[in-house]
Amino acid sequence: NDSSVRPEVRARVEAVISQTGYAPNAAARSLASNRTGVIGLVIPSHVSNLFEDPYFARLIQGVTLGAKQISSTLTLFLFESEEEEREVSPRVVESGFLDGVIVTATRPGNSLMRKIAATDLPMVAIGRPGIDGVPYVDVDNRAGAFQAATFLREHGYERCGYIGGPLNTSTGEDRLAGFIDGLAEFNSALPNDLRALGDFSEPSGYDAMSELLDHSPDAVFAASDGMALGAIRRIHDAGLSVPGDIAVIGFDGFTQGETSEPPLTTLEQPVSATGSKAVEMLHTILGGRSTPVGPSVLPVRLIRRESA
Amino acid sequence: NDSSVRPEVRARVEAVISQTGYAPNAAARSLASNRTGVIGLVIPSHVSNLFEDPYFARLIQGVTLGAKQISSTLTLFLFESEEEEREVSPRVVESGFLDGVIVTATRPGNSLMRKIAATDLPMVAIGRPGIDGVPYVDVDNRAGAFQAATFLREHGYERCGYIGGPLNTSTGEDRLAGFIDGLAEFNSALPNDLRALGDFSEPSGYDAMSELLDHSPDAVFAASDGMALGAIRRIHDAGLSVPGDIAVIGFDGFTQGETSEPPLTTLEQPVSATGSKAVEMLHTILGGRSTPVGPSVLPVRLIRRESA
DNA sequence: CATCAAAATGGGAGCGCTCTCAGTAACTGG
DNA sequence: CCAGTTACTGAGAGCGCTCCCATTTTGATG
Repeated sequence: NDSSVRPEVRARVEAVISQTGYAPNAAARSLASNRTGVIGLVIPSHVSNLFEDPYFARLIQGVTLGAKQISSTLTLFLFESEEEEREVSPRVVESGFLDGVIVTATRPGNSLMRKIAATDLPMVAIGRPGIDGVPYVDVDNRAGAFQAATFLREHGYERCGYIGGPLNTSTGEDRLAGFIDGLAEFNSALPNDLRALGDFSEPSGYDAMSELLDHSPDAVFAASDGMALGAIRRIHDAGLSVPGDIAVIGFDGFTQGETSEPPLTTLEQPVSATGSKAVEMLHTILGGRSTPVGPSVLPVRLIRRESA
Repeated sequence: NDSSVRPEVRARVEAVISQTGYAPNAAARSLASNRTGVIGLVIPSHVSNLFEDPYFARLIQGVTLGAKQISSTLTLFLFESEEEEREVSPRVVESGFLDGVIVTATRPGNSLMRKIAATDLPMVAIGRPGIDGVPYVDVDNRAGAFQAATFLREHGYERCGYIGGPLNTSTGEDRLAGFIDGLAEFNSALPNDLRALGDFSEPSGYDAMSELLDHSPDAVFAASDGMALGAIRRIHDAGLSVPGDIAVIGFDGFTQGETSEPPLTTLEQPVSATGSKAVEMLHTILGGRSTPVGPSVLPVRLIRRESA
């Protein structure tokens, strides 16, 4: 260990280490030090069907990066059902196997998160947790959606539709709120019939667009790139063009949008940075220098391509 | 622990457990039992840029599923560079932190894998490892590619091109070999100018298709759905139609291919099952019932849609 | 009821570290 | 050259389990 020893002693020790291939035993070390160097990333069941979304890949990359910087390892908890959540969580949470945990993509007030928050396992949420005292990282969904609305109105689109995510997610809530606020700046509202909900996936965007199509929007803001792409497909299937007949803006900034037809105008969110930031916050908490850790909100950026 | 105790004693113990909320300490348990209940999933650096590919999401889901069944937890090692591989691996491998490890997407003979194989950490590879004695799970890339060739030839395509993955991957090798074999059945060969390489990603498929276009193929088999989609985009950009002018077959069976324009004919591989199977094999090895674990090759299925 | 085998139970001895503490060596200034 | 510091060093007590073994209890049998 890094206690103070004379250089020559240190050299001798290190020589033996490399000769014998000694590596400290992780279990013994944790037992004695009460630290495991392991952080958990929890992905709750209600999004497991969306796990193929590039969002999670990027998030994992970000978390991995962050974990590496604090020389921790990452363990993944991917739940397929609420039952699994109930089963696994106590076993893991109480076992002292984790130094801390990052919970993502939660519905505000989610029961799993609430349960973890009730223990003394350090936790950071990704997205507004809707529970007091739980530190979190989020992207500025509201400002992004606001920007989308502003962009559309400034470019003369009059009938702006909205394809949102589930309203019991903070992302769904905030993007809707921001979009409504943005329209309000231009003294316009979001009529109910220009508003449809999906689950962030491509097919759900396609379906949502079908609903909107009956009410002839001239622009649509989708709360995810996937849904935006689905909407575009639906618009094309209706024999209309993008952006000629209907403009489309997405939200995410994923690479698919670069090569789609037409390339997607979208709000780029720093997903990987979100993950790293969450680890960083967790690390601060673990450090325990009693500085209360507040929420951290990362900015979002409009990328203008051709779909709007 | 599950030693034999009288039912009444067990009941009394369990009552105390639930009253006090006792949960065994993972570190102490591992220290004493020499088992951690943790398995690692290693994703080497040379594919980290492809991590957004749905392949990895599905693989992780499969591994998670398998891990759950043997009540283990999954830790993820996602390397961004070979340097990281060198740095992290000894620390983790030797520390006894893992019961075993699954290494994926390897180049045959990959140094990281070779290093792990040299230790006594139980390991299972995903994809042919090219190292003797390392058990592995793979999908039948060869048979799949063979099928693609057969399908194309049987439907009258004469000039079949190939867009492959990197040749230093087992997947790249096997799909090429299978395709050549398939063509050979029809007494035709794969000319060099109808053969281009990508890295499995969409843009690389686009670029590869640019090369092939000069040599007027009437069909193309791409070794991934991503590259197939890229190829289709390139073909469209050239003002040609799919499958009218050029037929395209992919390999993967991902959902993007269902909603692409045109829907993609492809070879579906059981990715999630591959992951579960790998865990299962690892479990058998850990069980130590000296039954040598051989490789396991999972079947692939042609899904006929409209692109060919 | 005595005898024996089988089932149930309790009591340590580690597992391989970290952390504290006492003790010793080295260094400083007067 | 000596006291007063400060830097090093070694020893030992846990951390909270599992696993083995000795002992006690129970049940079956003659």
